[in-house]
Amino acid sequence: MIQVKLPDNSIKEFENPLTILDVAKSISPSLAKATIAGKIDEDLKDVSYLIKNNCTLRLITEKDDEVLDIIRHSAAHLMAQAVKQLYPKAQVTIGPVIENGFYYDFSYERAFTPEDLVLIEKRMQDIVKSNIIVERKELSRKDAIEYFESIGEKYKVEIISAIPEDQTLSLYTQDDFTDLCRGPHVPSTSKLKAFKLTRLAGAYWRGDSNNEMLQRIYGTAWRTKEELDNYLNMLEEAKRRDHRLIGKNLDLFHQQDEAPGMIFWHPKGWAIWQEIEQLIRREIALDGYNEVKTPQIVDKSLWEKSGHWEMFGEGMFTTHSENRDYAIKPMNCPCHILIFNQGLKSYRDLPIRFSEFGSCHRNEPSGSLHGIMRVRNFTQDDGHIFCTEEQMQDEAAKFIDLVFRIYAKFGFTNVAVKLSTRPDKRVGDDSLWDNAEIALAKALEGKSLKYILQPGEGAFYGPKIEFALKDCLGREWQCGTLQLDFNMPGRLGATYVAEDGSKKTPVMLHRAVFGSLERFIGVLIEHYAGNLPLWLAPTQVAILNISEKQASYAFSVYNSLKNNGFRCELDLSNEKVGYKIREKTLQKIPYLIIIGDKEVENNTITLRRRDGEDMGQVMLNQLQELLGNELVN
RNA sequence: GCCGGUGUAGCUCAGUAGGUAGAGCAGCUGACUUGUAAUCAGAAGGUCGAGGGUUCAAUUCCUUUCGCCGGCACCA
Repeated sequence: MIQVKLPDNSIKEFENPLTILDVAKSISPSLAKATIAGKIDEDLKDVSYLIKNNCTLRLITEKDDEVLDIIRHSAAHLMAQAVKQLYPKAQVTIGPVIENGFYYDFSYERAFTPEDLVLIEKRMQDIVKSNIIVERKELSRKDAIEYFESIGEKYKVEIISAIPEDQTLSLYTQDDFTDLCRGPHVPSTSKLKAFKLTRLAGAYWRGDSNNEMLQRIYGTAWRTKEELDNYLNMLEEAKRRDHRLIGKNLDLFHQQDEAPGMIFWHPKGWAIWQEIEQLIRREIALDGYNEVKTPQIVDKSLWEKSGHWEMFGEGMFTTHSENRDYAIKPMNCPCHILIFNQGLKSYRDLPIRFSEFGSCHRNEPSGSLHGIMRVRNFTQDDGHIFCTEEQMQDEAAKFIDLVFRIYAKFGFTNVAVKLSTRPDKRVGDDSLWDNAEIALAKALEGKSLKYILQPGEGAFYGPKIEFALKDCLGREWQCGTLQLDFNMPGRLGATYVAEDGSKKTPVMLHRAVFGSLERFIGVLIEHYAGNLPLWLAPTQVAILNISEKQASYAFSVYNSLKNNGFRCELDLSNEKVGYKIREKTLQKIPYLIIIGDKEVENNTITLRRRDGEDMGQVMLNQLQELLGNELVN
C-alpha cells in the first residue's frame, strides 16, 4: 500500500506504484489535464514519475510559480528542436533557464539572422500545435555518450563526460529531438503557450573567451499570453527609460566618437551632478570624513608597489615625460595612503577618514562600454578609512548606516547586500584574508542584515560588501561598496605609532556609496524615467507667458524665483501656451507657471504640475513656500 | 577584446538595380498676440562615419578602420 499525502493533508492510498499523472487522474480528469509536473517531497518531478513509496505530493499546474522554470526549460528544448529541424547541421550545446526566460547555444557554420529567428519561432509554434509528447528515459553514461556520438552531437558528449560517474543521466525526447537534461519538463509541447524569441548573440563555449564562439538565441516564456505581454511591455518601458535616450532629449550630456567612454556633461546634467555631489559632501561630513584631492597622473612605480600594475596594467592609460613612465590613476587609494604617510600618525589620530570625488580612468574593453553606466572616465565618491583592527568593525557598521541613509534620500529603499570573498588572483596571505572576511561578515550580522555570499568575487587586496539597489522595474544596480584591505597600507609603507610605542600598519577600508557618480546618475534617470524629484531637477520651474503683454511681469516672477535659488527658465517666445506647455512637459520640468492677464491683474501666478494637474492661482510667496516644502533634502 | 548588427540634415528616419540625396520636427525669417501637450507661411540646411580599392562614375559594390547598438568575456 502506497500512501500519498496531498497539500490539504488528506492521504490517498494506492495498491500499486503509479505515476503522478495517475494520482491527478484519481482526483479529477480536469486536474489531470492541467497538471504539468509534481513536487514529490521537495523535488520537482515529471508527471510520468513513478511513485513507489509513501510521499507527499503537490501537483504543479499553470497556477504554481514553480511551473515557470519548467515552461522555460521546455521552451528551450522546443527551440532546439525547431533549430535542428530547420538547420540540421547545427549542434546543440546548453540551454538553461535564466531570469524571465531561457537561451540555447548552438554551434553553427554561420551566425543566425533575425530572419532565422522568425522561422524558428514559427516552427516552434507548429511543434506546439502538433502537441508532441515529451518522454523521459534514463541511460547509463556509456549509452548516453554512444547515443550522442551516433547523432554527431560532440558538445553533448563533452558535457556528459564532465558529469560525475555516479549520477544517473536522463534524456528527454520529443519526436525527432532528444536532449540530455535533468528535467522536469512539460508532458507535451501543447503546454507551451506564451513564448517569444527575443535576441541573438555570440557567446563563448563554457563562458571562456579562449573557446569557440557559439550562436546564442534568447527567448522568453510565460504561463499565459497576458504574462508574456506584461513582460514585453516592461521591456518597452525599459527602452523608454533608457538614460541614453533621456540624456539626449533632456540635454543632460553627450558622448562622441573622439572620446569613447567619456562624457561631456551639459549644464543641465551637471546641475544634477552638483546636487548629488553636495548632498554626499554634507552627509559624509556628518560621519567625520575630510575631503582631499590627489593627482591625476602618478609615476608607474606607485602602481607597481600597490600591485595594480601587475593586476590591471593592461587596463591603465599611461603617459610619459622626460624618460619617466606614468599612469593616469585608475583608483584613488594609493594616493590617499601617500597623504596618510605624510607626517607621523598616532593611534590617537585613528580612525582617519579621507574622501575624494576622484576622477579615475580605466581602459575598459570597447565592447563593455554602455552609455554613462560603464565608461572609461568615471568619478568615484571615494573614501578611505585608516583605522586599527579593533576599530574596523565599528567603521564598517557606520558605513553601512551611511549607505542606507543616503540611498533613502533618493527613494531607494530596496537594497541587496552581497559579501564577496577571496578571489583566485590575490595578494596577501590567507590568515589576513580570514580576518578580513570574518570582520565584514560580523559587521553585517551585527546589523541583522541578510546578505548573499559571493565566493571568489572579492577584490585582489581584500573581501568586499556590495550594495545593489533595486529600481522601480525591479532591476538591480550594484553601486555601494565596502572593501577591507589588510594589504595595501603595508605595501605602501603606511604606519602609525601604537600605544606601546611600536610602529603598526593600519587597516584600510575602501568605501563608496555610489561607486561611480556617472553610473548612479544613469540609474537615477532610468528609475525616475527622467522625472527627477524637484531637488534634483535641472530646471525646477518654467515660467510661460500667454502673450507679449505679460512679458515684464513674467520676467519679474522669474527674477524673484531665481534670486531665491530656484533653477528656473523663462519662455517669452512667440508661441501659443499649449505649445509651450507641451515643450516644457516633454522636458520633464516639475512645475510650470502660466502668466496671463488675470495673473498680472491679481498679482498671482497659475501653477501646473508636471503630471498635468492644474493647481490654480497662487500668490507668489505661497509658491515659494510650496516649492520650499518639497525640497526636504 | 569576441560574435552579430548598424552609421544619411541639429533630432527621428526614408532613399539610390552605381549617375553626388528626401520627409517630419527643431533652427532661421515673416505673419499671427495667443489661456493649459504641436498657429500658419517662406527660405535655408548634407564631403551620406573615416581611409583605400573596383568603375567613365561610389552614399550605394569590395576592403580596412573608427564609433554606436545587442549579447559574450572583462570589471581594481
